[in-house]
Amino acid sequence: MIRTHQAGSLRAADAGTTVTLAGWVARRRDHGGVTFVDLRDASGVVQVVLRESPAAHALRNEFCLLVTGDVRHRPAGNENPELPTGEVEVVVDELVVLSESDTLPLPVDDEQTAGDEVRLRYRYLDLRRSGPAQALRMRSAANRIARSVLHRHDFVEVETPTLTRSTPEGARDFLVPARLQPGSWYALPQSPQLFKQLLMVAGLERYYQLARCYRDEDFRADRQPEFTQLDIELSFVTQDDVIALSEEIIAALWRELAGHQVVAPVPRITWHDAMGRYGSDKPDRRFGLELTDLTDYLRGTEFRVFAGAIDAGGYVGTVVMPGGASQTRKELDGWQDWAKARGARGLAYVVLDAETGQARGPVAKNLSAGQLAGLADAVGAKPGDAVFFAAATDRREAQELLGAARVEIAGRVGLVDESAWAFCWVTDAPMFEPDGQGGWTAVHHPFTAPTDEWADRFEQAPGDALAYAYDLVCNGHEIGGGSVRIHRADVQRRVFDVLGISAEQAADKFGFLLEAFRFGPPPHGGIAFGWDRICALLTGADSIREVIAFPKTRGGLDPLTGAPTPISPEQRAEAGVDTPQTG
RNA sequence: GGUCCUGUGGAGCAGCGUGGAGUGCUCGCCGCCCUGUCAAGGCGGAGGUCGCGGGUUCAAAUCCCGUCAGGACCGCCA
Repeated sequence: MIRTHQAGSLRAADAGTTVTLAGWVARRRDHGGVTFVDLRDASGVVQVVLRESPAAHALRNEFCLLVTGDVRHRPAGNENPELPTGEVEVVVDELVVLSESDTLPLPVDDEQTAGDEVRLRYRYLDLRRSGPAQALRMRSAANRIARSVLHRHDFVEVETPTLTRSTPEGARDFLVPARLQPGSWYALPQSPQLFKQLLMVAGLERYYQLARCYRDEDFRADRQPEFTQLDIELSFVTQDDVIALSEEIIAALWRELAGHQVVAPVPRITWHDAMGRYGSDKPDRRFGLELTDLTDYLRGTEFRVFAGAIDAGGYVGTVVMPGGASQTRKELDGWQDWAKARGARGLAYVVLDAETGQARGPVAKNLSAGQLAGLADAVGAKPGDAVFFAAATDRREAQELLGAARVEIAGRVGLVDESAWAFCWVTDAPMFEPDGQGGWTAVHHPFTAPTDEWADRFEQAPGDALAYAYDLVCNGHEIGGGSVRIHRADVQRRVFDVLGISAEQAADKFGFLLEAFRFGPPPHGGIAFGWDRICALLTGADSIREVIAFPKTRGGLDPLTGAPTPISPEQRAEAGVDTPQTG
């Protein structure tokens, strides 16, 4: 090393020693005869003092320096309690400018921040700031903690291919042309799902991987085209074994990185309860505000919007907005626009007068006196509250609208405790959901095992059948999901039948997995954690971009490298992109 | 694919509603001064295709249309 110490490590006890430091000019304060430079390296910042030094005046922000000098106590009264190194300073004897810096395109400054595009374009400068740098270090620590838990349990870390064939996740694949097989293409894996199941057949028993996954879909704040899962699979286990291991990992992460004790066991709620109480399969349980099912209460109503839904076997429910009666007409109308932006027809409401508790609003006059009289008690509302209604033939559609309203209300009313960590498992998810064309599609993936109660009869009522599938939810974010897998050929065959997948199609798409399952496959199950989101939660970041070293923009571009780029005609020909499909 | 927000010297913003000279703020940059600062300070200075294209108008950063880029949400994504 060309230095002897780390800048941020110097303390009063180091006074009197001669040190050599290397780092960047974070800030300079030039007083003419004396110049102070805050020298920053990865460990932090220390003040260095240059006296009567012509070279000092030429220093600029982010010059890279090598300095040698004596550590000494700062003069009495000049200590800086804001800095860990604030008791000392380094009086420079020798200054070497290792490299200079152009005028910076963005401020390398913890106090100021730039726009996303500039930050990503110059990500290497953005990462010199303590916040972004800290996020990457936190992620590294998270990786280490998870690995240490898993290795304690004898897990084997295995790398699986990234050039592979399409996996059954259902998203669009990223494709890579195969030069040696013109006209054929690799797919980048959407997850290592099939490989980890093959590793169970291989007898590894306990596998994990911090796996890069690729899905060619539109972005969100919590979505990137390439993202990372902590992928885990175990043989000879039940759902409870996977959950217990997961809780051990999560508890270790939150204990070490957030100073938070995750109370085990983490509460479990069934998928149907989650939908009924929270209108979401990833409920934010930092606040209450549960939904009320009013389908039976309102049965026989004359109000056609509700009666239509109820008579068709649908659902009418409510969510209460505490204090919502004080909203202006404009604000209440705003909820209609909010609902319409979500694809709903609207969001009916009743406000309860703050003084009298009397129900008012457009819907109120459509309900009977008796229904209005008991409404507040039925939904748990008080005078001064607003009650929002959603009605639909499709129960889930109405529940999801109310669930979204619930989250929106909590935000507006200030019910969310930002310092809370509310974990829960959502279990017993449905195996299938309608595919919109009269058939069924797998809610999880087609290898998810039915629960014991449904194992013999899931095809009799596919819409009601439940699976050994479980999602781990934290503060309304799904941070992990997994399932027990099917290991019996006959069960797998019956699932494919429900999904309308013929033997030929199955053989074509994942025949290699089915073939493997002919050779004594062990019962197995696993889970995959959304590693980017978990790291974002642990660092308090709003977007997973903050915990990815070189993220892409919403348009899938990397402003730093300029990727993706056009290819030359030569590359095009060589890659065989235009070779027609043969065979 | 849809809805919405944003785009103004190197960075972050204001200006736009109600059109009237590229107007303003903070930081940075350049020069000079300055020996105890720590977001140092003082004086002076440079730096602009108001994202791009078109339209309306005597006149457009400002109004209209289109387009590009960034972001949030819906669809989509197990």
